Amino acid sequence: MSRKRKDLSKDGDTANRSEDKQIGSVTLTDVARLAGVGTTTVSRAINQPDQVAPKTLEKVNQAITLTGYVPNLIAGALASRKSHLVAAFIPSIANTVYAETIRYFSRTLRNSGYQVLLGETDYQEEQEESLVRTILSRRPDGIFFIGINHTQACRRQLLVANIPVVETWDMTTTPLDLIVGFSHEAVGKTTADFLLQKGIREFASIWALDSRAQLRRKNFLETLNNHGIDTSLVFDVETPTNFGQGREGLKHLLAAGFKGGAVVCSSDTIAHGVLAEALSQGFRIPEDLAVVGFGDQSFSAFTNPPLTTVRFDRKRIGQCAAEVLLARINGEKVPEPVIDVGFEIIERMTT
Amino acid sequence: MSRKRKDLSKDGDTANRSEDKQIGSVTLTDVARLAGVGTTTVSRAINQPDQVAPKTLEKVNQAITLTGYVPNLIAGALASRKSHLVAAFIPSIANTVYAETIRYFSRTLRNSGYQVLLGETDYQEEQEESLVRTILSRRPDGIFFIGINHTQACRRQLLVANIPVVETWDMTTTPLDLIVGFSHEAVGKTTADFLLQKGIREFASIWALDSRAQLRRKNFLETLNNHGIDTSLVFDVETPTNFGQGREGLKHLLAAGFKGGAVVCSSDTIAHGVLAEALSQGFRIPEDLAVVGFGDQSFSAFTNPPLTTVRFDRKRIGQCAAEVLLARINGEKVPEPVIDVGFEIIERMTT
DNA sequence: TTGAAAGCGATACCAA
DNA sequence: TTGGTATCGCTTTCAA
Repeated sequence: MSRKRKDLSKDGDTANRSEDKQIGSVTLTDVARLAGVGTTTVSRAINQPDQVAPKTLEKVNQAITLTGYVPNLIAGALASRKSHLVAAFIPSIANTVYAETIRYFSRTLRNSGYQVLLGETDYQEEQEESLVRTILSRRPDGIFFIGINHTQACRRQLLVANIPVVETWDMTTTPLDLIVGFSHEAVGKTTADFLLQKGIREFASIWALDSRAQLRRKNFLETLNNHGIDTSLVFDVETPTNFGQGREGLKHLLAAGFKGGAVVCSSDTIAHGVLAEALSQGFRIPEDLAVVGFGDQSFSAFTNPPLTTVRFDRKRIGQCAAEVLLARINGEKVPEPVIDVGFEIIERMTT
Repeated sequence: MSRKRKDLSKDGDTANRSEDKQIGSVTLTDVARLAGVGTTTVSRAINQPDQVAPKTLEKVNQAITLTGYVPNLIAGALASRKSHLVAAFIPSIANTVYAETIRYFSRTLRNSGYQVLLGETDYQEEQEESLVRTILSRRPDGIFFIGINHTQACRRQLLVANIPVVETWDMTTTPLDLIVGFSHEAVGKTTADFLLQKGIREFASIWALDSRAQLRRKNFLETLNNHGIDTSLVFDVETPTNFGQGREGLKHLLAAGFKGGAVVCSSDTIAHGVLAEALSQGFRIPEDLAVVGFGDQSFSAFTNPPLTTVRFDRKRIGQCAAEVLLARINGEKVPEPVIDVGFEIIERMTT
């Protein structure tokens, strides 16, 4: 009796129809009354139209358009215990390498009636933990991560919550639940092997301070070491990486005694900077200097001189992640809880 | 009597304490019972702790940690008619120019207990309209847009919904509600004036096919026309823009007869590509060729040769947008519903 | 195929 | 300062 809105509508039912179209003012009950059916039927007409008689369906749909009814998913979520919300945690929205994964992840989920709540972790596990805590209050039906590193508390929370989780962009033998990605250790080693096989013996490299890049770095340098190659020419940069870091990086490496050979970068963005600086210093590419990036970013599609880079399927990661997550959410059997999408080393030179 | 969960808890209250910690299994009522207080008090202890006696507060907090209670914001939202959710629509998450705005927008809102639901419009008004329709079911407390162009149906929906709206990155005399941005017409004109004043008389330009870029283009070319300058050397590119488009663009323009002067680009990304191509073709910059970008992106912070670009405060747009939106949501008076953050033309040359 | 009624888990009002 | 109770708007169960 106390809520104003209801007081109004109980005063008399006349005023309700014409002007009072403010969002939320029209409820399922209003539609049901207007259509002359029960609320259950309206709910069905919206969610399982095939279970409603055609004539009834039409009456309901008329009432819906007439009233401008917009369903309240909050109430629906509370009643059904399904929020139709999935939380996605990414290191940074400023870093375009993640964009395509997120886009395809969102798109696939949207097609199944889910929406994505994005959380930015700034590459910090503590921030991730705090975000997870906050987001659990929204009762997401599933959770998506870029990366596999989480705080102990975060892991515990997730386990306790018993929500489907998919980790991506990496590989591990101990996933929280589902995982879709590839091995960064393998990338590091394979990159080194690839260049060694080309006969290159002089190396320098530029690495961002994020955990996956560091994993590649470690395995890259180790592989070189195993071949007795000097690995002292290394330059560290902040994340997210930018064009300028590449130019600056090469300058530093040259000043430190690097004469040519190969420069391996932890991102294509850096590699483009290196490329630009190398050009303006008169290097012949790739004869004097081979430049290696990572990510096969769209903006590298037009690269002359050639850029060697590591390609993996960002779209597929997003889409696969969504698909397995949906399966788990729907209680279906997940055929492959661990999906390694792999990677390849390619040379870009599209002119 | 029918719901399984309740059946269990009514069988006997013993089992509830130890293992049954799955998310959502512990409710406010459980906490209240354990603490020996009413549900109202627990709710207060969480939301307005200062209105609860210290001793009571302690009891409640103990009960919360003991049970591992995680509040259910869905239920809270339904009861309080506040979702604490804000919808944000951006053209593309792959385009880093928007990232900083979104980041600061989200951050500011998060500090006030709001979360952001991101929607990607792909630069298409129809998609935006459909997203808006979907998202209104979640009853967001506010809506954020990049841009001011919406379909008629979308505008109507928004007006009817009567939700606070903030549009950004642009300026108009007829905003939906709040607006924080700057005039792209002014950018176009000012850029032309700036270059003319430097004595440049030969121009070429590269433009992305997005509405704001087109607005700048129109005013840029008009201004040149007014000075009797040839404006035929124009190259169009898809959005989101990339490095390669700049290189390709300059090649085309040179092939079309461009000899030097100034190349104006609708983004810094394109401008970097132009810069790279110009360098490799032996242009002296800026003597032979001035390159003008837009956005003052972080990755242009290290640019030698210099890049002229248009700077505006992306962070401030995000933060201001959040602040005015919050004010409106809280029913406070909004001092300035229209905020023009302005812009400036700068030369980047940080080495 | 349809509908009545009992929740879902919080908040808000009012009274104590 | 505290608590009882009536909602919030929908889905689910069960019976008709």
